[in-house]
Amino acid sequence: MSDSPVLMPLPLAGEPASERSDAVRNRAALLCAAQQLVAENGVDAVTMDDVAARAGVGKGTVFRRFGSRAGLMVAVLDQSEAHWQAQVISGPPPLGPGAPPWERLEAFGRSRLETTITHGDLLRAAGAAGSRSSPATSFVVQHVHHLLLELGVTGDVRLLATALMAPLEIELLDALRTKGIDVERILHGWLDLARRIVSGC
Amino acid sequence: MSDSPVLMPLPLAGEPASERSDAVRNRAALLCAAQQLVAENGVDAVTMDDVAARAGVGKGTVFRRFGSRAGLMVAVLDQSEAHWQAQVISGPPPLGPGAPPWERLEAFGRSRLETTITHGDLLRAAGAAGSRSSPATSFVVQHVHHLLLELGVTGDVRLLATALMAPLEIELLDALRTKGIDVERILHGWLDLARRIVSGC
DNA sequence: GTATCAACCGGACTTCAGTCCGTTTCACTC
DNA sequence: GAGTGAAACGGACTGAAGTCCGGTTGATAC
Repeated sequence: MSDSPVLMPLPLAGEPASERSDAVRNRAALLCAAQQLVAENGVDAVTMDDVAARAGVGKGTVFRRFGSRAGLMVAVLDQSEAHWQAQVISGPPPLGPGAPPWERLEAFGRSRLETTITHGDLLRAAGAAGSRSSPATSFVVQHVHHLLLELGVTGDVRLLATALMAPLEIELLDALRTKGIDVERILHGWLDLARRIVSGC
Repeated sequence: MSDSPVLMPLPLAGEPASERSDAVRNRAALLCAAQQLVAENGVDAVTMDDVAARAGVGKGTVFRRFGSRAGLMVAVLDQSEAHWQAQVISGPPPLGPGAPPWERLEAFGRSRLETTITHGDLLRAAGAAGSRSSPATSFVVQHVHHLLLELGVTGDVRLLATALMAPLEIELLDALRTKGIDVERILHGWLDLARRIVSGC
């Protein structure tokens, strides 16, 4: 059983804890149940009723907490990616800090590509919610934005960062791999794209 | 009522017409019904039962022909985009042939962006099937690939073409616009990206 | 301790996408 | 123009997402 601490949505010291204690308990139980069921049976086999039953709560509660199946999957995903994000923020170089920015960018692209493929099922189940409002995506764009600035890229750098990460979205990777293009080639293509963005002109 | 001719899947002269006549009739009727219902009530309000009823066929038939709701939406979309594709292939420059390749690429990006936003609901309903196996996407990548070659881009040009179009997918546009980034800025960002790819270095 | 009420809970209910299989129709042959 | 079989048809059925609302509980005030 996964007993890793559930990521709290920043209970800032003085604030009037926006969630009631039973709600917090249920959120954690649901997330844990969902993680287990995904691990046991695969994403596609997990139903909302299953999750509710395993967590010992009613189905309505699942939807109040996570809004939809996609929303629940986003939450599960965010937990799964916490470790990866930690590696980027404070792990060893070249993925973590310490290496020159270009090397970090290379490592980041490679690592992101692998992570995306690993979590493919979860990302597909998260759907638009996954690429849209997930903290995970904000983090990715934020980090690339930062590296591009360090590399001296000028212009609308935030948009360039977004555009650079777009080809690594799961839908596109699925499409390319279905056409027989392997991961190595995709990575080379991405590095080429990154080089062209950084070179500027 | 839309009475534009349904796009036939190439009934090549000598081949043993792979679809029975009733199947062909029903495909056309279903596509027409779907188009009407989408126009009348919006994509989200259209159910498969509605479409079947309007076309005067059973529900099973809808699924045999189009596989899923997403598949049906892809088919509707392909018809809606036929006119646009014709403009690109044989319309007036700079979108159509005749203008220098860079100008064509600029016009293509602008036009694609507008088309994607216009067909947003349909594209979202088409989901992964929309970005993956749709003839529409093949066409887009194919065309950009061609223009990049004319512009002297070297390397894995097909992958670069795919990467260049990735930031114009509806999910990403939705995310950016939700954050308050307007279409004009997105277009500028895209043009900058295109310039960097073409400049090479 | 008790009153109050907003937030939360549960699980029956509704709505649809997608499946299944007995029946019908088309196309082709003799 | 009757026979034949593969393909297509239809609509009842299934399973899961998402909604609703009467009942419950936790936090706060006094």
